[in-house]
Amino acid sequence: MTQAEPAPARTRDRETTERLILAAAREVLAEAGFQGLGVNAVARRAGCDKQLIYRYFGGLEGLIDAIGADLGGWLQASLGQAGARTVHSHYGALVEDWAVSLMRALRANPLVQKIVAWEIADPSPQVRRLAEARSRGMIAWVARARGDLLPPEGMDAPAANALLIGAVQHLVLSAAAVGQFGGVPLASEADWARMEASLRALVQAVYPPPAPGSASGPAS
Amino acid sequence: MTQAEPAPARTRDRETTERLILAAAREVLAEAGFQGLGVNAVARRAGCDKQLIYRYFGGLEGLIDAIGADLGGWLQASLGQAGARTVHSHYGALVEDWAVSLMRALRANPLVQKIVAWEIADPSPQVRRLAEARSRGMIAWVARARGDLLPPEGMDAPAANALLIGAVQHLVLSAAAVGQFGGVPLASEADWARMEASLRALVQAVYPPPAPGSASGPAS
DNA sequence: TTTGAATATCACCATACGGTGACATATGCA
DNA sequence: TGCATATGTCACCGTATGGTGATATTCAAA
Repeated sequence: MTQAEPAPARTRDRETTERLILAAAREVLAEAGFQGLGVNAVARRAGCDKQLIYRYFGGLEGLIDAIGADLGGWLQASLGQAGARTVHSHYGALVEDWAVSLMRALRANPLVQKIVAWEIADPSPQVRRLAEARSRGMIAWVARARGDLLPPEGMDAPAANALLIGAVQHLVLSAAAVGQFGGVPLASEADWARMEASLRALVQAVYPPPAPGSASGPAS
Repeated sequence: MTQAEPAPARTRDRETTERLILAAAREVLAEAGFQGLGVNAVARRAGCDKQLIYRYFGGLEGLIDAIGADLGGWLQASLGQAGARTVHSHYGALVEDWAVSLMRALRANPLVQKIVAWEIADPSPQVRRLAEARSRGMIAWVARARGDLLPPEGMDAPAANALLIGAVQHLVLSAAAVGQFGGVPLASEADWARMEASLRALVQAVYPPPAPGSASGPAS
């Protein structure tokens, strides 16, 4: 075995290598969390030299930015099907479907879980950029999905929605970390069904269906 | 200047030194987050040798445990005044005051913010212990503050409360990290007043006051 | 074919970390 | 007073990290 050849001399294709590094970074982030996200770890995982990370991405910062660039796409993809599919009778119904969809999507995506956790745990400048990108994407999606549905009069919908989103995110994050929250188990599918029911009830209580003949319907 | 004296020879008082180290650990955690919480950093801040951390606390693990030991006390102190002070007419009123109190208390305590963030961001065994201690303290407090008030029939109160607590925690954490959440600014006192109002409305919607003559009052 | 740039790898540096053994010094007891 | 022990300090090790300069290899154009 003449494996003493100094190096197999990789694919020699910059684009491919860049994609490899990006994929490795996502994997490291999803598995080891941002604690373990470093130049060395990513390079090890990608099977290439860390020097390439500096050359192609300008170090960790650029790499993180590159990860963030894909995030908007994920939001559109995983939430898009929830809002636009069905027509909702009133604003509350939209929020309800939307909150549940967000919970499911977030639950299914460990990478985004880690990023959301990162945002609130380590407010470094780079993370701030990630957070802003995600926030903008979310707001845009909401505006688009809302269509011509209007929230009930005299109601602070942005604030209420912020509370709802926060609840969903925190529960999913806590579940991923410790498998429960506030004494409520969050592991089995049944546990989550319970939470979904409670979430739906919560949204319905906040945004009660308009009385028949009321003016809260779709704005023509 | 004969500052060549090898060492000022510290106070030579173990108890004091231990308290010094603990205080330093809390400060480091509150300021630098758990990323910067290490033996070296704490020793530097405490102005003593890191060896003492190993001798007196058994390393970082023991130090973290020691920090956690105080947490129960904080919960009692900062939440106790909210529940026991006034008598609530029904379960929802209790939850309402309680949620607002939790929001204020958490907002005023960066250390606990960091710990909560830690719990969901880095599920290491040590952090798990912290989380469990906090969770137990919270549950105990709730049970004690509830007294003889019962949640409405046919309602999954634990799940609903988990959602409410999650919302509060996530909002405060996000505010501390990036000063906003979901496009809603969370910096000025007015911003928080707005969120408190929305939170109160949310709780009231979930736990509506019982109709007069109903059976949901205090259980005699 | 020769030459030059792009690609990939290696070796190395300074730094910081967690951890440990050996040493100095004050305190308190006999 | 003398001595054991608790307390505090220092020096050092192995390892990992972020970061950089120099070197090999491939490819493509001249």
